[in-house]
Amino acid sequence: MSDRYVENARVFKALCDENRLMILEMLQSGEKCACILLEKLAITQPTLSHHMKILQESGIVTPRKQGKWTHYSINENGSRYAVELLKRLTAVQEEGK
Amino acid sequence: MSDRYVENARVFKALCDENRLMILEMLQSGEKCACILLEKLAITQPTLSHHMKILQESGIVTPRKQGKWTHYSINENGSRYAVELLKRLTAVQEEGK
DNA sequence: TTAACATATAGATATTTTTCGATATGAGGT
DNA sequence: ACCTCATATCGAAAAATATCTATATGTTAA
Repeated sequence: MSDRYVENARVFKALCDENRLMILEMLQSGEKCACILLEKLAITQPTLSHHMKILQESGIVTPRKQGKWTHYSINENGSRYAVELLKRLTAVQEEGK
Repeated sequence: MSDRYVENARVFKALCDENRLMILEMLQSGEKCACILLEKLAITQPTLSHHMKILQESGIVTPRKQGKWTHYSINENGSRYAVELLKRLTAVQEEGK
């Protein structure tokens, strides 16, 4: 299995969990502290930490540490990359010339 | 867990497996028979059948039955929907007005 | 330095997903 | 009707992922 497929799948794996979609939705209104996200989700703190790591590794979310807190936000470059990747993967090639 | 998240996750789940990404790539050059896809992947026929079902259920791929064969192609509406969904999920809301 | 708090990591378990072999279904051809 | 071939479904096993509890790490404040 080529690394390229693994790399590309990583982006979509970040998006294929319901809790992570909820997190993304919360971040649409702007940067949020982990503690705020935790309040609104029916998961424990270590589970949130796990999800945030996956979102970061996909490039779609960026953390900002400030003292004890970590604030997360949607990374616009990472998001753009994901959209372009999806467009590219689903683009049907032109016939003929 | 709201159904909306389950529905949205379904689209990305279709894209988060390396074999399915390879299949999608093969379909970019046009409709392909299952038998052709099977030749190029290191999986068995039942496994391919499973992956094709997931791709169909996501709306990204459409089957066309012709006699004994099933030909698969990228569904442009389904793909457009997936791209728009991803854009929407990662869109950061405007501040202020 | 100690206490309190926010987040991360470790290790175990539960759940989901992928995969396979066996078999069913359905479409032609003889 | 029977046989062959392409695909789908079933049921079990393997692999990957999500989740938890317990604990570690790192930060701030007393």
